[in-house]
Amino acid sequence: MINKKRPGITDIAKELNISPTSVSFILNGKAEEKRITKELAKKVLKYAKDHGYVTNYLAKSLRTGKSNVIGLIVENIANPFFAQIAGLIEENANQKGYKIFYCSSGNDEDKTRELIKVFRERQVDGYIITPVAGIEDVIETMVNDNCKLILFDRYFPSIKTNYVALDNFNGSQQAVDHLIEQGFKNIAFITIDSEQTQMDARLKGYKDALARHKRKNYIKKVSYNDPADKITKELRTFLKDNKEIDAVFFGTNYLGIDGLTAIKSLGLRIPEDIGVVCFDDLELFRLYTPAITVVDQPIEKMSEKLINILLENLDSGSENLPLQQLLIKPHLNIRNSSLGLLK
Amino acid sequence: MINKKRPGITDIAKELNISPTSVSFILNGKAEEKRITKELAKKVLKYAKDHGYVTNYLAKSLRTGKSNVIGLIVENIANPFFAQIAGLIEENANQKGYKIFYCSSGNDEDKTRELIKVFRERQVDGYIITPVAGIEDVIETMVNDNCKLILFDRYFPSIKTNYVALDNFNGSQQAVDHLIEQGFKNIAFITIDSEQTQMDARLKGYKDALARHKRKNYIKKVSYNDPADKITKELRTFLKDNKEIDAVFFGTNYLGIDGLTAIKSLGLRIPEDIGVVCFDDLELFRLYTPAITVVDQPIEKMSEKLINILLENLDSGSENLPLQQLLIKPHLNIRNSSLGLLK
DNA sequence: CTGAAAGCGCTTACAG
DNA sequence: CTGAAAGCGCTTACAG
Repeated sequence: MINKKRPGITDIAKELNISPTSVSFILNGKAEEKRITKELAKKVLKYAKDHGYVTNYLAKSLRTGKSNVIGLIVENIANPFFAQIAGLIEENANQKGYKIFYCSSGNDEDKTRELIKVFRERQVDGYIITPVAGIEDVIETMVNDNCKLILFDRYFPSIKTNYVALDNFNGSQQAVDHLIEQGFKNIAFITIDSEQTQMDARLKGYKDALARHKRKNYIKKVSYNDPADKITKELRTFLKDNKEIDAVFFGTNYLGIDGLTAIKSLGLRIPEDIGVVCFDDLELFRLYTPAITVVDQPIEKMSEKLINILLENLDSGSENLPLQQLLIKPHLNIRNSSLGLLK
Repeated sequence: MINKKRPGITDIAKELNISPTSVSFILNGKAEEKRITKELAKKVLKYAKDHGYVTNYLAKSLRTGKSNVIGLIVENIANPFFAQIAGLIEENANQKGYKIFYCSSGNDEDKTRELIKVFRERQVDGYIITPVAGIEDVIETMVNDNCKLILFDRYFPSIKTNYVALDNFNGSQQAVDHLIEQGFKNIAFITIDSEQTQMDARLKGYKDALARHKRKNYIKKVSYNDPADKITKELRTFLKDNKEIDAVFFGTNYLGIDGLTAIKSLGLRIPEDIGVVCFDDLELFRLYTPAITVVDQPIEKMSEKLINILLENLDSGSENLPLQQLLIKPHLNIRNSSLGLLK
């Protein structure tokens, strides 16, 4: 087959000796509304199909000012937590006629700035963003420019935006209270070296719970960007240097993986030698021996809220809707890894 | 701050009393090449920055016919295998000035058709596609329309496209040979009900290896779209009904997860009661007790080949490069789950 | 019921 | 060294 160029609306119009107006109306399903004769409509539709017409959305969006695309930035799409959220959001958005373009920030400030710039350049209609520390100015600018925007997983208390996040403080409290109830005495918290609100709230929840029970803090921070084996090694050392620790609470699911590797390599038994609770669920935690207790995020609920709030704002046009700032309560999913000495 | 509209190139030109031509040249870094005075360039750059100018890529792409976007369709971005590939491809593409828009086909024909249509409508420059069965016609059309395209993970033998895939036949052979070497007698293969080349090659590799060793086939097919607990149940039943099976080879990583759940719930010990090998690695398999032997795909190499071949084709313009059809050799990563009776 | 024409925001060949 | 103008492929207010 010779490589002929696909026709555009004007090509079809010329070929069929009618106006582009009619072609456009017909192709957009407005034939009836515009009272175009059935035969004409049929002829155009057939021609378009036979010649492989595909809408040029670049041109369409440029003209209409609407791209029907939502930009979604998560921390890391390879993390099952974010992957699931993204999947649910996409499903929901597709039903409403929106496409989702997603990408990962890698918790990197420059990359996030770049991604937001790309989205703005491509004229996406709305944004769902897991923000990284340091980009307050960008978000602020977007708000001032009246971008349709909702933050997710974390937020900037100083900026007036919509957001949906977990009540992380409460999650940590539930985890620590449970460990103490089970008789664990010296509970460590493993987190990353980061100022993000969600990690900060988890840390505060831990500290506050320990303070209530008058227990000593054991806090270990590792660097987000370090490779897994380096983090594992650091956690090994941390546990060896603090033999009195009898339970560990991991601040994120990937820290949990590195931590389990460390615990395994030290030959410690869970929960006999050391109790374990982790933030965010994973297949791995469910199937691990023993199964790992987790602070679970209600993923369906969160993604539903996220997309619905954004869509409402998209529908509202230039009118400004009241802000929606939601903190969702987590659920402690108790498994064997945290059943303690009292048992 | 009042919500003033962001300026376009013509706005800047008008405001500064110069021509859009000059503004365009300056903003695109061609000031020097076009010998525009330094002062003018500086003035324009400053104005653009102060007023938050952002390129409208819709307009730019429409005019230049180039979007600098690559569309990537994988089976499921939540599967760590695809997530890792996507991440590596993205990194590589970004360095060359391309953005990646990715999405999941969910192994669904209609969804894949829709996604390809969206990509074509948005005028992406190139495509990396994990095809699902049944879309031969779409791929064929794309080839005829001279789309820059590379298939991944699976391919259509009848269509002349570039592709990078694993030598799945060889992977199955390695797995089965290893199990037999370890003394396992009755080896089952768990796969999905699908005509895709990769699953077909895995099945053929399994059958061929068993035939060589004159062993009986135990093949169980489950449905890709069934929920995990249904698949788990089916596998449970399959194993209960075929007590002579002493080793299982899972055709994909998610089947491995469901299978381990089934095995655990039956109280079978690995590898004493049943040996296990799985296609594709996971954190879970590394950390599971016992660690699970896997047929590993060389992810870095595959993603590098994929993006490089596509970029070469993108650079070649309308010239047609020779096809590249690569089958990459997998690596058997032996862990404890398959150390057999001879031990 | 149908069409001519302007315009979305860019780029670029051409002219001076 | 700088600018006027056409055109990428669409949509839509307006006219008939």
